[in-house]
Amino acid sequence: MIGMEIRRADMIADELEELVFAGEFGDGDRLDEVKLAAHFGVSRTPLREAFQRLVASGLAEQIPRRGVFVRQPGPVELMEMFETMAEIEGVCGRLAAMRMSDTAIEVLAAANTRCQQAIENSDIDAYYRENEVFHHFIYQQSGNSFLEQEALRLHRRLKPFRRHQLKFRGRMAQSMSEHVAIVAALKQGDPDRAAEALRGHVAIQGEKFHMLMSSLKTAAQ
Amino acid sequence: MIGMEIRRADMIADELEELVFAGEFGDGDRLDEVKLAAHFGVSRTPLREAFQRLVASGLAEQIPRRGVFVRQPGPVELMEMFETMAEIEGVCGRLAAMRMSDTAIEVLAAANTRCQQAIENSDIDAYYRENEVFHHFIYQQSGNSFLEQEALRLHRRLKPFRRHQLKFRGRMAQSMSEHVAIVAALKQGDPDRAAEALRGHVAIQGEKFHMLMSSLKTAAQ
DNA sequence: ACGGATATTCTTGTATACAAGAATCTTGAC
DNA sequence: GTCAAGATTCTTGTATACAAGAATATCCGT
Repeated sequence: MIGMEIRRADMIADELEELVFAGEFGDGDRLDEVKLAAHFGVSRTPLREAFQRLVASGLAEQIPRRGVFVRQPGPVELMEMFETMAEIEGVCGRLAAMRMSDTAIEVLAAANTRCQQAIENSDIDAYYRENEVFHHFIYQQSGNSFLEQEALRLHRRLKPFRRHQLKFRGRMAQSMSEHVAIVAALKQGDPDRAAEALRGHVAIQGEKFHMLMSSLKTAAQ
Repeated sequence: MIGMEIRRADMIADELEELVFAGEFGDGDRLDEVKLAAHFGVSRTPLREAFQRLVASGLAEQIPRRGVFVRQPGPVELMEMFETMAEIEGVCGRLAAMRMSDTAIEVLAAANTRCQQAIENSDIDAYYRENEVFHHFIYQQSGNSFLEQEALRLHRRLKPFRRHQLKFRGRMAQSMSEHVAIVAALKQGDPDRAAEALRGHVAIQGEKFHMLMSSLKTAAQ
């Protein structure tokens, strides 16, 4: 690797992203340049460069001459993001079904087995880790690294919420059976079934909740 | 609208984006801070903030202590982007098929008619304009504004290449018949057919070329 | 003349200084 | 006591100054 991130601006951007993800800032909170500069022990300059990164990735909004304000997704946007993630995973699955090699399928099955073992050991952290490996591997096997990057970006963005949500419902077992169906569809090279399985796996609550929200939103306009 | 973009950094970022899109910079070209500062008549500070935006949107790459270098997509990445666009449009179509109202279908059909008229008048610019309206409207009718934004982002990114490519092949007529099929599928509320039609419409060359490239790439590793 | 160590210059990254718009506070009229 | 106009303070946006790593040129030994 070249130039291993000596820039303080980048480190600060990473840290700010983490803080926003972790919910340390509420929606609409202003990111105070001087306070944060003091907090990080730097001048305003690198902070302002870091802000641009947050703004560009949609984590904050910049209003000229006013400042930058964090933007936490509300329930509607969150659901839209989950639906988009589900659709993108479905796409990855569709493409992967057409492109995965037999050995790649083996690798995926192995990741799934480790996932299963984590559940049997009640090792939640391991489950999350292996589940992530499973999904990232499917993105990669779409054979489209641009799509892969987009999927990773959204996956990362949703990470905090996914964790929160899965913990609530004890649906790890169901999740595993869905994984099995996904692997089977990929093994058979059935694009539509793989897409459907992945979409359903990620969508979770699915259409009803969305349509409810969506109708509320349009009614409110 | 609030604070109508007084920031020079933002104007510069926009202008730099345009320049990169227009191909004024080649792949790997370094964005010289002092030269560009002189060119825009500002100091390095706003330029550096603008750079962050380019880097965040993937138009440039920053190497610490070296500078920022523009990244033009090569043929492989370009094809990956087109494939991703095709898949995302397919997703938009799938969702729109389930969610569009009858009046929305009318609006879409009207846009399509204007598209057709533009062709009959051999008005290329009007065709591009109306074609864009047509596609943007489908994104919107996905009922998922997060997805809509993502689609718009990618559509915008591909704009220069699409224009270039469509001009070459005189396939406007074929494109129109595809539009008709898309509208028909949406009218019938058939998600799979709508998705398929849109995917095919955008994909253009499709799988063979991709697989060729993809195999070349993996072989080269 | 060639190669490598050193010196010089150039460029980036950060800090500070300054300008101007926004927000807040003060004051005065009613 | 309330409201508005003006004054004051605060914050952002930009310019400049300075520090340090990278690139380039110079010089020396062989």
